[in-house]
Amino acid sequence: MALKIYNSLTRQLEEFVPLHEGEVLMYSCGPTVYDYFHIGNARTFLISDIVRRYLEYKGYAVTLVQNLTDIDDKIINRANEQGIDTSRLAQKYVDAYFEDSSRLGIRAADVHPRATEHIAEIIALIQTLIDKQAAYEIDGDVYYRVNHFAEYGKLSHRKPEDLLAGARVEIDERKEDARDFDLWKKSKAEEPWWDSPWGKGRPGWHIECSAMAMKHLGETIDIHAGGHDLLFPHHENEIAQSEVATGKTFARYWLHVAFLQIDGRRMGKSESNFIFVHDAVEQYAPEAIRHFLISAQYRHPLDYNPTSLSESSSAVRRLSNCIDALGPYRDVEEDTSAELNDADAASLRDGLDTMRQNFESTMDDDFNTAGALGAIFKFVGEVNQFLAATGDQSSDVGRSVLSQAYNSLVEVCGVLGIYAEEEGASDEHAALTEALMTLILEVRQDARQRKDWATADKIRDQLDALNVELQDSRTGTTWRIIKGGR
RNA sequence: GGCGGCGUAGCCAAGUGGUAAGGCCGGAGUCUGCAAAACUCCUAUGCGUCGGUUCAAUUCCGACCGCCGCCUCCA
Repeated sequence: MALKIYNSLTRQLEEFVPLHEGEVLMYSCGPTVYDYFHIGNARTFLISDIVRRYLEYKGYAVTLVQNLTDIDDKIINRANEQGIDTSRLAQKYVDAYFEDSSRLGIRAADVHPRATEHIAEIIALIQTLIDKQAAYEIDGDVYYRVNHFAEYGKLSHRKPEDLLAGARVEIDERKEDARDFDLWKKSKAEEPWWDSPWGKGRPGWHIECSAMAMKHLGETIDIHAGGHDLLFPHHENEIAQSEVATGKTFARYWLHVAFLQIDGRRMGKSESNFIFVHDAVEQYAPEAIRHFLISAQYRHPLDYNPTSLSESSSAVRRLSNCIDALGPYRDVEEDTSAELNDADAASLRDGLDTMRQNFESTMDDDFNTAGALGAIFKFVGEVNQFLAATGDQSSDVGRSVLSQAYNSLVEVCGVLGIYAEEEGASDEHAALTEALMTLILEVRQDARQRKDWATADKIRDQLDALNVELQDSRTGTTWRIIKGGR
C-alpha cells in the first residue's frame, strides 16, 4: 500500500517516495513565541505530529525539525509593552509551548532550532544570496530580489502581475520591486540587534526557516508542513531563498493544514477569536481535543464549538471503555494460526484485520484521519459485541484474539494519540489509591448486601463527584478515573 | 480582480459512476436494587440548486446560489 500526499506545489495527490530510502526529513513551521498558542495553531502542530507518527508506524526513520521563531516585530512589541527583554519574553512562551504541546500529547521534535541561535547561518545564507545577485543591500537593510528567481510564485500559483494587483502592502519605495522582501532588517533604536556585514540588525522572518532547515536537515528535505496561511508569502519565499542559494529543490512535498474556524470564521490571533490550548486543556481531556482536531481531514476546514468538543469527549470515552475492557487480555499469548476453531473469535479477527487494513488505506490516502477514526470505531463496536456475548466465557482462541485486539487498538490509537493508558502520579500513590479503593468498594459491597442502598449510592455519588466512576456488574464492581471531567 | 476551500441525516464527518463509513444526540428494549457501562432495534429513496453526459451520478461536466479563506503579520 502506497502512501499518497497532497502536494501543494503540484496541487495533486502524489505517491510519497522519500529522497533516501527508509528515511524521512521533515520540517514543520513552529510558533512565534510572543504568546500562548491557540487551538488553531494546535491543529497544525498536531497534524505534523501525526504525520510523523504514521510515517514511523510505516517503518520510516523520521527526523522532524520544528523551528521556534524567537525574534520578530510581534515579540519586540510585546516585550516593550511588558517592559521586559525580548529574550525573556520568548523564553517564557517557549516554555509554555512545550508545556501545552506536551499536555496535548504532541511529541517534541528531534530538533527545535531557534532563530536567535542561528544568526551566523542566516548571515552566511544572506551573503550567498547577495553574491549570487539574488539580494541587495540598501542602507543596512537587505532585500531579496524576487525578479532573480524565475519560478517565484510556483508554490502559491501566482503570477507576478497578480501579486502586484492585489498588493495591499505599503510599498517601500527604496525596494527595486514591490514584491522584494526583507532578509535582514536594520535595527531601530531600542531594538535587539546582531552584528552583520550590513551593520546592526536582525533577520527577516522567512530566512530563518531556510537557514535552519538546511542546517539541520540538508539542502533538500522531504516534507515541509505548515498552516495554510504560510503558503504565501512565507513558504513561497523560503523556496525562493533556498533554491537560488543551493540550486536544488528545497522541499519535495509541501503539506498545508486548513484553518480551524470558530463561528464560521478563521480562528486567528489578529481576529481575537481564539481559544488558547492552555485553557482548553483545563476543560477537556487531551485525547478529546485531539479527537476533535482530527475529526476532519486536515485539508478541510473544521469549526470549533463546545458541542463538537463534548461529542469528541463522548467518543473518546467510548473508545477508552472498550480498550480498558480489553486490558485484562493484554498479556494472553497470541494465537496467530490461520484457522480458528471458534467461529465468533474468527469473525472478530476478521474484523480486526479489516480495521487494520482500512486504517492503513485511509491514512495512506493523504492522512485521512476521519476515515481512520471510522475504521477504529467500527471495530470498537465489534469488540464490545463480542465481549457482551462471551464475556469471561471466552475460549482460549477468543482470549487470544482479544489480546490481539487490545494490542492493535493501542498501537493504532497511539498513532492518532486518542487513547492514553492509565498512569498513576507515582507507583507509590497508585498503590495507595488501589488499596483505598479496594477498601471503599468492600465497605460499599457490604452495604449493598444489607440492601443499604442509601450508603451504597452515597459512596458512588461522592466518588463520582471526584471523577471516579463505578460500574457494578455480576462479577463485581470496577472503578475508573474519568480524565478531564465530563 | 487573481487563486483556493466548503455546502452529505438533529449535530459533527468519511466516501463511491452502480445505489450512503463512523461518532454524538434522541427514542424503544435487554442487563441492573437503582445507576453506569455495554448490547439490540429505530433515526438520509437522500448527498446546496438547476441542467447535461451515462444503462446508471451524491460521485463526471456546465451554470447558478450560499458561506469561508489567501493575496498584509498570522498555524
